[in-house]
Amino acid sequence: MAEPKKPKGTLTIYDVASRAGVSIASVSRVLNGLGSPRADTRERVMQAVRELSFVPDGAARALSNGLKEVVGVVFRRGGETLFEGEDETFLFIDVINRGIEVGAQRHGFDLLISSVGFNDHNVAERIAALAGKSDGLILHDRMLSAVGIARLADMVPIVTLAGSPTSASINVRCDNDSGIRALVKHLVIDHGYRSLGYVSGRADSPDNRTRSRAFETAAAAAGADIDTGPAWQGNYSAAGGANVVASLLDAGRKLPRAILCANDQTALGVIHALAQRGVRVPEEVAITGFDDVSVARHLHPPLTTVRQPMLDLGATAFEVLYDRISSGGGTPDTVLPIELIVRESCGCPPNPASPASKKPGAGTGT
Amino acid sequence: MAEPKKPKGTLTIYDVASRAGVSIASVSRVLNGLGSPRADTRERVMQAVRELSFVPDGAARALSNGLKEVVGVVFRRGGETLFEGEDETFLFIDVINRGIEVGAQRHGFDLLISSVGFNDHNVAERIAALAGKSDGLILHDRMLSAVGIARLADMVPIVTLAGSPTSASINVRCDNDSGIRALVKHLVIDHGYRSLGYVSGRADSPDNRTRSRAFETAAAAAGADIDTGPAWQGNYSAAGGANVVASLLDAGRKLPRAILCANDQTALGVIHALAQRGVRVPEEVAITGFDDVSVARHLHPPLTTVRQPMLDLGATAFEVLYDRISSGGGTPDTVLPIELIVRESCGCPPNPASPASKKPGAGTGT
DNA sequence: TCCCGCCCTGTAAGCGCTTACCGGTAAGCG
DNA sequence: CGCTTACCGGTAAGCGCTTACAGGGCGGGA
Repeated sequence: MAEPKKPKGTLTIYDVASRAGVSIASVSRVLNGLGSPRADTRERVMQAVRELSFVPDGAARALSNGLKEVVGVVFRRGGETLFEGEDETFLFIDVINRGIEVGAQRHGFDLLISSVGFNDHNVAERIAALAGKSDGLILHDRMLSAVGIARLADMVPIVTLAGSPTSASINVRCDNDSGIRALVKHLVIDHGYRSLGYVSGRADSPDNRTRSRAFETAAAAAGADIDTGPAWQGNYSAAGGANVVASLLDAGRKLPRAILCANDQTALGVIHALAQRGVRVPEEVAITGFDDVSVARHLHPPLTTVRQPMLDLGATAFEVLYDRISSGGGTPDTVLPIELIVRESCGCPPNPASPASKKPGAGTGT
Repeated sequence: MAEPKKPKGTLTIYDVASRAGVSIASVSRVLNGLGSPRADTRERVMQAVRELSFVPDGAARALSNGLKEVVGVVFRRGGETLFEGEDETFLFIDVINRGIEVGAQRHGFDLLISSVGFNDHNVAERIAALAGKSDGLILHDRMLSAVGIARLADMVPIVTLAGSPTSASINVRCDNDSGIRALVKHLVIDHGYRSLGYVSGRADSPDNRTRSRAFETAAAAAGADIDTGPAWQGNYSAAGGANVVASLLDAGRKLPRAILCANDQTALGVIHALAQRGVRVPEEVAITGFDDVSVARHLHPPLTTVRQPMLDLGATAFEVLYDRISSGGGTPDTVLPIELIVRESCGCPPNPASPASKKPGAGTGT
């Protein structure tokens, strides 16, 4: 049945209707499974849809029922040096995004993503444009100031990740606090280390601030000595971690018995720098990370760290946003539990369960 | 699925108009910079927009201009084992997406992304839904069969990556052919190796087929012996590459003097497996990769490979799609040049220019 | 056999925005 | 000083889809 194709412009519901010999209302009903069309009618419509390869226009649909089924996701790119070192950060964000996507798909939503460079100037504009195209926005860590968020929030529902809730926006984060506490407890109580240090992340990151504060509190509570100061300022990158160690050592400072790092990436740099200086981990200095990124278990020694449920984090962010979008509800502040992952960099013995689990993969140090 | 419908106090252009004391047409003109509104009028409108935090609704706009300013991007996730080894593939795709985004931003477009799992069943449906929400689609490698693409193509403009153009869809790819040729030439002519092998990628990947074929042709042309067969089948992963080497060696086969790998990830696995068996690279067997992924330069020895302009690939894909969307034009088949990156795994001496460029980062072997 | 209802389908009114078209006003010119 | 020319700004007609509402066909009860 060679039908004349309609190479002409946009295919609409009218074309389908006339081909099926029904009204557009019927086509719409069949497509959305509403009402109870006669079997015959449904069949004719489906047939026409198939023959024409018709797909209803999302914009018209969105306009008509006030729902775009799209959420915007905004995050920061690791500068322009895509190939240098920040890969893990990149991955970290991607896993979260993946989680968002999973949640979104459950409700037929799609993700409109937009990454922002460190020196993009028109960020607010770009985000506003995104807002216009979506039903809600999810902002990763450190995207916007509180006022920026507030302004955005009265255009569209907002969920921030690893930030803090405002009167108008919702926040979802991992329980940094108890993560750090678990780490400190393990180091001080289980291992008996009396002196600790904390290599921090970017100063402007809420996550980092929380971890840093938790560290001080927990260490004090456990009665351990802590070493702090500007020398301990890292920036979430391996290079940052390595720097801290290098300058500490160069300044002739004695290292504490255990060092907590703001994230795994930092720990990686710290371990590397320590190895270069001939300091043995964990015999002389124990190291821990945060995140449980994929390479963490392949480090030498395998990294003791805290696992953040990143997929969950994303999925939850979407779920919460969805609640807000559909019902105006949505818990303003959701905290996800973390899990302490004990491996060897803290001084614990190798886990016999996964002995030579090294595999030929990226990041497998020798 | 699309149940919720609680548009609270949707702010419209009418609100802005009445607040500014002008008509909606004027508001629209000011917002889009059309016509020549009196300075006074413009100011009043802008003021109202600011006061109300107004953002025009993307759907309505799209419906009205017939342009959504959104392109869909579809790619395959590396299975559910997000944390195991496939990281690089992931990154590879992300860099391309980043390139697409760069191109898109130049034209005010945003990216609607959708990843597909290996065992998702309703792929076609999902992609169709995406199509309805976008002006065009960019499909990564191995997403859809030719017929699938054809069907999609009469819903919306399609650009495939690393595939091949069809009558209805456009394709953008890198010049695999000359990449492989350059590699073979370097190995055979410059180094004088007489026997070559090729560890292939996934059998269903167009990119892989092209590379594989190019390998055979080039090797034959150069007069080198080649070792082939099912034993050489890899799958783009490090584990796949390691497997090939392991089974080759276990079968007592003699390895060729040089082995080309379908991608860097594979090369990584091959080098690792070789090291485990005590085979020295490049002294006994030379190895090359393809892609020039970030870790390639940090391998031991640094990997000789072919650089694909991934950012460019993405940006070009968008540009071509954009042409098609806006003018109906668009080159059906664009081929981007590649670049031979000579490092040490082929047997060349260390490059004095970047001697100890090793940095403390993921993938830095010892 | 007639009438009442029920089901299914069609008609039409928007959703928020762009833009062609037209009318009103002010500036230009004779 | 009156008429023309330009220019702004407003009115209204859609863009493609959903859906409230109305109408028509048919079966069942009286």
